[in-house]
Amino acid sequence: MSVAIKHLSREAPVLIAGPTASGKSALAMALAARDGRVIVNADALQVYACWRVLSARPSQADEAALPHALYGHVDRDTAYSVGHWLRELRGFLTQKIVIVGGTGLNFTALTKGLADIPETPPEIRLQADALRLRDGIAVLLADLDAATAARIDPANPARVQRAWEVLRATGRGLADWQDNTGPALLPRAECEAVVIVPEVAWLNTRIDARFDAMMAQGALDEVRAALPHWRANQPWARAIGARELIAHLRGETGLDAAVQAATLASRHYAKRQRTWFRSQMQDWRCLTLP
RNA sequence: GCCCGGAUAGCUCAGUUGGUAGAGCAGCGGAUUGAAAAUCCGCGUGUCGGCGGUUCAAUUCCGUCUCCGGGCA
Repeated sequence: MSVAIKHLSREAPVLIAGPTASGKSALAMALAARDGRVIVNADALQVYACWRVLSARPSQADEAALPHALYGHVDRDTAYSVGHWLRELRGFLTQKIVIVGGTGLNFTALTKGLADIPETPPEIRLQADALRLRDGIAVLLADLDAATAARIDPANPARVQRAWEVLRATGRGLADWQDNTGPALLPRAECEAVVIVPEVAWLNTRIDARFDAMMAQGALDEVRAALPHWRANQPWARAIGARELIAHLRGETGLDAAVQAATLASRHYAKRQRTWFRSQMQDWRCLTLP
């Protein structure tokens, strides 16, 4: 791993992507220590204050040792998305930074651009939820402009609903917004970008070991603290392991079954990450592990 | 030792009134422009436990052996 950072610029921003449990944070720490960089989070779940253990956020000791940003700074009930992340990130681009995380969408938005769509009001979301639950996504799909309808996956409720919300909130189709996407905040050419590509069996072993470590560090207590606020469809509640451990705390499953379900979900997630990285980050440097 | 039930995909099983088989899960591949740790799409050749018999044809019927359950001794 230390060999890998030798070839990286000491000045330019560095991006580190990799699947869950691949050792991204350690690599970022090494680089930050070498160059005096701020470590900036690019992970969608590590922003939530309620999940330090469960989201594998850097420990308090790590955060004390080196400057970290955009970790654990979002409250459970605060709306947060790629757009918020990009706007927050902008403020750090004048410093020496290493941006690290597993959320492919964040990196793509950063290096390839993101349409400048205004936030959709919560009531539009509620309206869409109600409509979708009552009449199904076909009704939302039927409302869309032709260009957007032709572009999105009609079988994907999340995508259809998003498109519907954008049209409803802005009066413009999602396709139109996307066609007018501005320049990227940090194009690939202006940074060093590394994607960690671990051997699958090796990663699976690490995923299992890491969840055991999380349990030893009090993951169950963290989830227990979230139990009174639990709403399964909230973004913070999608942390892998949360749903599974909640089910155990409610007496619906045994602990072993919950742990197995959580590690399986992590492997599924890692697979999706691999697919994203393969297709969207072809011009990144690959770091093959072990 | 005897009796009964099982043996089919990595796992759990369905099925074939005889014409070489299919679900769920796992796994693999893909999509991805503000919920992304989300959401969605696609992919099933496997000595149908071994060996013999009957048959034009056996994974299916018959015999036998092996293994795994359960029961009786």
